[in-house]
Amino acid sequence: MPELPEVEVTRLGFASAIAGARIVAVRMGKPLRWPLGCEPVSLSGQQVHTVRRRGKYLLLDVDQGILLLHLGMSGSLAFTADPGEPGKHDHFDLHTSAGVLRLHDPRRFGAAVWVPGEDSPQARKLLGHLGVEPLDAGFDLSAFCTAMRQRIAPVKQVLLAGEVVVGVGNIYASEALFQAGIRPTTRAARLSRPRLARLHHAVRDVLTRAVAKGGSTLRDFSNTQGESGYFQLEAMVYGRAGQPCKVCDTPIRSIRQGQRATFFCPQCQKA
DNA sequence: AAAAGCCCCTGGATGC
DNA sequence: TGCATCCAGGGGCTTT
Repeated sequence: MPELPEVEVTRLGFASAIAGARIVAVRMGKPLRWPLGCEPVSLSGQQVHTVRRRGKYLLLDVDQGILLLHLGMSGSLAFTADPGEPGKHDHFDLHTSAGVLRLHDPRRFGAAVWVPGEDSPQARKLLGHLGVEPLDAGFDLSAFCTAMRQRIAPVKQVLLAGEVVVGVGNIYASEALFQAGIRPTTRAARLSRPRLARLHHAVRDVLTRAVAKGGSTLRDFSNTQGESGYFQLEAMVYGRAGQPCKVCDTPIRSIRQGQRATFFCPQCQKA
């Protein structure tokens, strides 16, 4: 479910509330994607300082190291004073003096991993290859063009890979390419600078608007208060196969790229 | 170095 | 309230 906007909405929902709280206990459910990487009890007593985001990872700075959280495909976090008994898909609880942060993740592609520091091998394995943050000032057009020109793969898959720019998942890749008027199958290296400039702007614009709408809730995404996002209502192409393009009425097409669905308008995105 | 496939896992929708 | 099949917002790993 969660792409950059959903992860950022999640972060905003509990970052200030948990800052300064002390970890009281950790409860683990069924195994997630990776082991925690430390004894759960060793986290107890540590203070949570800040909650940052890198791509689709959340980074909780604690006294000793960093707790990385990832929502995978089906994860969501809730932060509440009294969460009640954990359900069958609640696989990680961080009990703190300010409330309980609970990871709900039916498919268990998500993760909670402790790493000793940002430069540790454990952290580098997960974060080291990530591209630039699209909402940061460091998302520079020239650097974006240089990186895209190195890639012969279809532009949609280059966006998804997260090595040039992070945070763009399956929904927002299709949406950004529609906004930029670029066919998802076009090889990244073949895009002219003006078209890359349109894409650069579209990525930032789509993600920013999605954060403002609380993200997209296609199935089960909810923020830390359990509320849905609304950006899916504004989707121009994602999930709209066969329906008329909102701009030109041409039926939206669906194709598969790297075992993921891609949506585009054959009229508005000619090349 | 980069690209393409595979796989992790559960549940909902659809078809028979 | 039976299957079997396909699909789903991610991404690391292995193989080309």
